[in-house]
Amino acid sequence: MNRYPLPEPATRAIAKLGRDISLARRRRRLSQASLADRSGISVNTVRRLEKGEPSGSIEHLARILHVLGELKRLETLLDTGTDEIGLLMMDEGLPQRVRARQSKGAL
Amino acid sequence: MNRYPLPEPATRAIAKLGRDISLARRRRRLSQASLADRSGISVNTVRRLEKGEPSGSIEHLARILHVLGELKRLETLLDTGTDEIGLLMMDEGLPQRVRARQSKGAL
DNA sequence: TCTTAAACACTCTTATTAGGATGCTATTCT
DNA sequence: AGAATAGCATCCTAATAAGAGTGTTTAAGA
Repeated sequence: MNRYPLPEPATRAIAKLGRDISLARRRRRLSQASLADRSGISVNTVRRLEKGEPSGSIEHLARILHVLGELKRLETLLDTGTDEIGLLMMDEGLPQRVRARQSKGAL
Repeated sequence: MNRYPLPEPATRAIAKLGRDISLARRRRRLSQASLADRSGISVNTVRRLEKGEPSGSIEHLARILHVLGELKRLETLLDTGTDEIGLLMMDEGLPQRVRARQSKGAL
């Protein structure tokens, strides 16, 4: 299905995220079962996420973060952030569609 | 499958993330097809992510962020961050397993 | 203005994942 | 020290998502 294997840095990033979820959970004194239950997902899924398996869905991640009270972090994951106005202005000129440079092999 | 419907704030967070991915892509003058190709996933998947469908996988998100050069943001998503030392110390005492309070209905 | 193709909306099929066991290990807490 | 149970590993199956294809709309750019 996937043309490329998952790049190593991506693998590491996901693994780190998993460890941090585990940490955050334990800091709050929640068991995996409890977190799963509150998030409305199965224990297996929580475990796989904490273990760093890349297959988990964004929905499940969001559910967990919601329970942990850290949903904002997901929401602002790619938020270019602070300089709202400047960015808004900058983005007004952004194309809705991006055309390839008309050179032959443009990707 | 899911006991609870996806909480509204989670839905919004995912939608916001999708919009931000779209923005980041267009800022880099990449088409959906191009981003998909470079990420090793299908255009449909990119589209569904940008659209804010919660079903996408973390792996695909990571692949995209990798291509966009924003993987660090995923890696530090739940990173409690700056105060490394203090946190390390705090975490040394953390239990590996969390026992329920022995009152009957503990979740 | 007019052409090209980017983005969108579907549908269908196959591949993949989530969930539900079960058994095992080892950590907590009494 | 010993009992209770959290967390881990693995297997199986039903549920779900990813990919591929097709047609349509509409913005970009010549």
